[in-house]
Amino acid sequence: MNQGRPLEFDPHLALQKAMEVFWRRGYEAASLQNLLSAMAISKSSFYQTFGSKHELFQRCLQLFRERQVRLMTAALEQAPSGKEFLRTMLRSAASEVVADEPPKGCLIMNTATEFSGRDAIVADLVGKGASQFTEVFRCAIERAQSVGEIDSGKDAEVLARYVVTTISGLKTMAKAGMQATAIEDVAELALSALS
Amino acid sequence: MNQGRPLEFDPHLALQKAMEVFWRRGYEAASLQNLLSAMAISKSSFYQTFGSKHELFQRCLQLFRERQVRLMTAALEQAPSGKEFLRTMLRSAASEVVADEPPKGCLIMNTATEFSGRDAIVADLVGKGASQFTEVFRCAIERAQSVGEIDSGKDAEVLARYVVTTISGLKTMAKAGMQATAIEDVAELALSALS
DNA sequence: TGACTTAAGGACTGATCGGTACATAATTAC
DNA sequence: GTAATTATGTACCGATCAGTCCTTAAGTCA
Repeated sequence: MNQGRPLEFDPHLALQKAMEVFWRRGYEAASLQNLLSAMAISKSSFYQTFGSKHELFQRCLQLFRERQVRLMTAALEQAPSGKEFLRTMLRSAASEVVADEPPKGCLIMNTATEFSGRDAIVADLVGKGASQFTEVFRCAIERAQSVGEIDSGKDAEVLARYVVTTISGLKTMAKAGMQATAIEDVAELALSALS
Repeated sequence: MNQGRPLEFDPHLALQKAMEVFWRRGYEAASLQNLLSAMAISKSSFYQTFGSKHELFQRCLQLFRERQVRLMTAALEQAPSGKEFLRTMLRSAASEVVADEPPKGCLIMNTATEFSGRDAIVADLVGKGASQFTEVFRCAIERAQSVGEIDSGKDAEVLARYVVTTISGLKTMAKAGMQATAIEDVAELALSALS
């Protein structure tokens, strides 16, 4: 068996770089030139390895979702309590405002906003992402319920959807120019609906 | 004084049509062709009247904001109570899901998501929109506070920002595929943080 | 060495992007 | 009528879009 000329780049690293471009610019505004520059590969390598801009985008959405779920799951495990984890997550939009400029938000929710119903494949990936995020928050809520931080009488699934909704809203508000302190106030108020 | 050849179209109607295109597709994905078709005018008329795609977009953002503030203010005036108005607004994302497909969301917040920091002029218009929406909700909350529907001890400004945030989040979730019933559950839960 | 396989370089594609130039049409003022 | 003014139609612009094709380079295997 022949192996041919070896790849001169790391496909996974290139994928990460592409994800960042989509994350920052969205799908439409991310030109192939933008992507190639960030990925530091040639056009031929790009099409050979990733097929098309749309296929690359799908892979970026999946990568983002996996990465995010992994990070959140790890954070939940290490958190002092379920509620503290939720507080940290709700405050994340505020951190984003003070950290890098401008805030990038969540790639999944950005994508939901950019092309809601215009692309069935993307809509499916977005829906999958949203439900997996909800799942992590449901775990956190159940953990908080088990120690009495949150009323066990409340439906954990509804609470989880509420958390996803609020975080998504806060990230949008961060992009709309809301100050970090205001975001923290709203996050704290949102938390009060959980207990 | 000479008046020259009269316009063969209604500039305000054309602007409304353009706004709908931007609302549905976003800025980048709205091509000049899309806009011209919807506005039912020629390219020459377009550039003569509106200057450029970007200027048109700015006018659409302003039109949307004015329209939205007008509609919300009227709805608040006619609402049985401040809190009932807030409930209706929070449920609007659910109505959007069952009504037209796919949901369009809020043009201002869609724009915040699409190009947060990449355009200073647009960022300014987005911020102006967000604060005017907040203002309307603050009025509703103060009205609710004055009749005891909402604890007067709470900061109306923070509550108003919370409402804007939650509605924005719900509209995003609607685009991400959340069911109408789930949206209503979350909206009701969100309301509980106000009392 | 040379056959084979795969990757990268670079020229090229048709389509579309937003925008312009200019001729023509429709109106008012005189 | 004619001049002046403004709107529309149409051809055109360079730039860029995503994507293809074909050559060349860099490896393995015999």
